[in-house]
Amino acid sequence: MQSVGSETDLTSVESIEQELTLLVRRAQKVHLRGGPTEQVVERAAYGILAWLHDTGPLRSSELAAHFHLDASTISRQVAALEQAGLVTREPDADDRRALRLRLTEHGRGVLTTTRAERRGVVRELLRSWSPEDLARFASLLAAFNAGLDEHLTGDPHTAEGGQR
Amino acid sequence: MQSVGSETDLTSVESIEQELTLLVRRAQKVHLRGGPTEQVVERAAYGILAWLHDTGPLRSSELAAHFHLDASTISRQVAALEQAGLVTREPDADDRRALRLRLTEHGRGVLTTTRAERRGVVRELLRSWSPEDLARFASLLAAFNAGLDEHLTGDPHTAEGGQR
DNA sequence: CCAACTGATTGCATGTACCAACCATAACGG
DNA sequence: CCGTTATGGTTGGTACATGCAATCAGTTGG
Repeated sequence: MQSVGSETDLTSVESIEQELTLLVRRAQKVHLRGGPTEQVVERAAYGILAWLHDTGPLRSSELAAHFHLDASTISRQVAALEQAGLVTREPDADDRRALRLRLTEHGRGVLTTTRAERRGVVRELLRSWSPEDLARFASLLAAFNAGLDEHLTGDPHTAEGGQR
Repeated sequence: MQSVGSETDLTSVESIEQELTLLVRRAQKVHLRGGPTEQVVERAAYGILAWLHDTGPLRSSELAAHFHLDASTISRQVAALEQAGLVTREPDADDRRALRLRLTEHGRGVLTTTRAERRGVVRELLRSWSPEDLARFASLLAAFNAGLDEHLTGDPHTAEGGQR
């Protein structure tokens, strides 16, 4: 706890690591189910729905790449989504092995509702923040995510934390 | 997508909600297993180890409250930790139903190693950030966590995001 | 001493995720 | 044209994380 400080702004890094650990653990509770329709959108499904909505029809493999998840995980979640009538799996003309996933009208509606609820909670949580802090937090978060994405994409574990 | 903007800095809030969703999903991959000793500390266990280390002997119930998790979840994780020889469960003198959880020497060592690895990854991820951004991110993250904690503690779902 | 409460564990169900095995279609190279 | 290998997806099996309900043990207050 004394000889570790060496490279960067250690104190902030330590703090960030700590807060992130807690955040990831606790944020999962802000699950947001129900809605007017009592539709339940699983936490995982929400992300898929949102990404599909924001970027148009995609293949499973593209979703897997985006979330850095195994194809099988996506496959099951998409199956559930289709089961619930939120997305359709239409065969891809270019490649008959592939499927294009597309939001249904219903899916779009459910996403809109769920998203509004989640944003509501976030807005409520950040009620007292200044616009500058909000903007800063948004952009730092985005930057962090971008770095994380890169980290997960590029190297499996080349990072070399340090000690060894 | 047009009539939603009303209360606060909607754009930042939207962005934060989005990034948070992605972060929570992806951050779990930065799992960090193995170490020199090839000790594997589960994601969930790490948080317990760290909190125990930083705040001294605690009861299960106190851990549960800190993480906002069910007592049963903590119970199982602690059992695993004890199994692995990382913590001890000693009877509490004041109340013979309760147990005081304490890190073992081994537990302390494993925590130190694992924590160093995780901090290493975070440091690596934030390598190019300015000290100011690091400090800002740390404090915004802490503030967000505090708000989240409050949200989870106080009301189950009194928040009232808005639409309904 | 009994009732109500509280700390913790256990049984059961669900969600999320990985890996390995598999099936179908594609893309190549004879 | 076929094999062979590669790619898109699904399914089986497994592990971990978590919650709720039931249970047990010890505490507290009539």
